[in-house]
Amino acid sequence: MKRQITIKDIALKLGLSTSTVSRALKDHPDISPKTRAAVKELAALLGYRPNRIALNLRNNSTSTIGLIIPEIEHYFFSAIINGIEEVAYKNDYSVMVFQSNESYKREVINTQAVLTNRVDGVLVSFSKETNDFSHFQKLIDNEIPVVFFDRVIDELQADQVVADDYQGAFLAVNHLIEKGCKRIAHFAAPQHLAIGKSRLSGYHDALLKHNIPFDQSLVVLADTFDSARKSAHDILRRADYPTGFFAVNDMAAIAIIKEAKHLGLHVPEDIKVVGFENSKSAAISEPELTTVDQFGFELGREACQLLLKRLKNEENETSFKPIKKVIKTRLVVRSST
Amino acid sequence: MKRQITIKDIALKLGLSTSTVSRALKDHPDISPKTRAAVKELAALLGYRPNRIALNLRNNSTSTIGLIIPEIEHYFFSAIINGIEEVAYKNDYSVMVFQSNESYKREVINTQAVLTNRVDGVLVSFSKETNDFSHFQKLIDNEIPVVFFDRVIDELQADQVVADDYQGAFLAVNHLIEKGCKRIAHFAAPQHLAIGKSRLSGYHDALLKHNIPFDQSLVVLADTFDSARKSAHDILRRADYPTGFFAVNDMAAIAIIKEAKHLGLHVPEDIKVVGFENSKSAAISEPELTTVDQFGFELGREACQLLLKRLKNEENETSFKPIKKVIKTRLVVRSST
DNA sequence: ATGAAAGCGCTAACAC
DNA sequence: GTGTTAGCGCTTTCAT
Repeated sequence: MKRQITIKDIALKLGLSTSTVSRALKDHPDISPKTRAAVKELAALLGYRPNRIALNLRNNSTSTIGLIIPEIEHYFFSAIINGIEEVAYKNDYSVMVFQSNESYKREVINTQAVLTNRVDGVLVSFSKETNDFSHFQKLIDNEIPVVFFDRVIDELQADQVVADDYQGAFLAVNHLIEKGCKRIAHFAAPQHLAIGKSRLSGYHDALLKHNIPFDQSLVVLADTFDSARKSAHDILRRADYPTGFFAVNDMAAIAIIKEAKHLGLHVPEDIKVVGFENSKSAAISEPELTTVDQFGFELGREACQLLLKRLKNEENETSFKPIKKVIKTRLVVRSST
Repeated sequence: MKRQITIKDIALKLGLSTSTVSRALKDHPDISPKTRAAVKELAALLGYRPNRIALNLRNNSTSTIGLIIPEIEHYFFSAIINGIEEVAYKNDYSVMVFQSNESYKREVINTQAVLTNRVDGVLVSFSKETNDFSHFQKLIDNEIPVVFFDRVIDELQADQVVADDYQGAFLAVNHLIEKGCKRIAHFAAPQHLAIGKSRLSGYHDALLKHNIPFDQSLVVLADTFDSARKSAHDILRRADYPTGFFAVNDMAAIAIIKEAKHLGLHVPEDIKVVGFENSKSAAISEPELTTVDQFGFELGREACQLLLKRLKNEENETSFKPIKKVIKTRLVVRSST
């Protein structure tokens, strides 16, 4: 990089001290209008831009937030990033992205990286593999504001932003029942994730409400396209295969539809399927997928706003009370049900 | 953030000078094994971590690269980010993400933001709106290494990494012809983008090779789902509608398929469609989409590697020769053709 | 209204 | 083998 113009350069050329230049640049009242104008003019002429790094060092703050996320290459997460970046941008914060790639080991390294980079705060959605949360606790112990989103855990004393998974699942299953399904399968996420638990619980309660017995054999762990396709294959070849399917995400739902068609079944005539996410793929699938909109963009915005609020109040923080923000979900009915 | 342990704390507790501590920490040969051990032990005990900001200021470098990208929420770009982050991570660089949201104005602000953040280098894929490239020229004038990827322009003296758009388009259209299509439409990207030009040109030359006359009325500007769906509607209602379609990206291709089905046409019997990207949606669409794989992940890796190479050679840079790297594409044949 | 000096955390040239 | 000092760019007390 070319040598950048500093405050010193301006001071030298104008025969002033650096402090005067510094003050002039930020409209300090003490500075005479004349010098102020001169300084500003020369600064503009030379293309001066304050050295953020020097400021960072002085202020012990970087105006940067760290984002630790499983994988970008997933519509829901990229929508979230979008929301985060939007809010960060408006508040003159920059975002550093660290992917865990669903690996616990990498996630631990990511938490070190955000510490090293001295970000002001961190947004986290942890990996599926993560069972031990001490690396996050270390962030919290360092008094770095952390907001967890989507993948959260109550054990940590930290803010959370989540979709209303329970409500979404309830809506989805209720819809399947109203469409006439008597036997409904659930393709679930791992149960150590809150989303796994909440969605299962919504499924469970919707059945209950309609006096449909809960059948454990209809709950399978399958939250990826491949695993869902395999499970769908198995379950659809049972003599008494279920006619309703509620999948924990859109990719799993689409896999079910694909496999059903592959086996000569028709959707929604023979089986009905609901997903969760409202990804672009949901609108593309054939038939188009009924799904629960998680509002990833809003979720990202809320998470970032919450974090920025914490950053602003950091000084006068007395007793910390974690905030849990729940984003309502919405059922998007399409032709798969 | 809690007050972090500094080198000074360690020096004080050990009755040493900060320089000794600094040297001990980085295994300087001058330091006696005893003090070295003592320093390291205490550092570990106190959880010392070097303050990157101070280092940044000293070295005038941040080990951070800036990424300016149209929108994350697009499979191709998120795949690219994935590749970029992978390489950056391995080389101890962090990535700051700035989205232009396809807005020229925002992109200009993004270039200022990367300057302000004193990133070591920048990776850019510019917005569709961008016609004036002086904001990028400013980066180059500041001697900040810039690598353009995917959306590139030859006028700027900078490295480029692109997919082999011409080859991909040629393969796609050649394939349609071999499958028996005589009249082939092209849904194109704006012609001020290199990808727009190259893909049109590959389309053109493939026709030529098979002695099919180029018909301007079969080339329409439509590179989004909505615009493509609209254009498909119009073109498919002509009496002499084309039987082959080559779209500049998968979403446009999928829109064509959707609209064809909507109009009662069958794919691939009545019309055949090829996309460009090999997104997840391509595998989901019904019928599954034949498309050109752009290898976004590899493209991102290559772009980042090229940038890092520039960063490493920065000192002994004499005459700058832009490098243009072309990533081969591959036709993925599925059931839409 | 302006300048001198100290300090943010770290390193390295220069003592001794 | 270890300490002293200066400096990266900026701000901010404390002089004057």
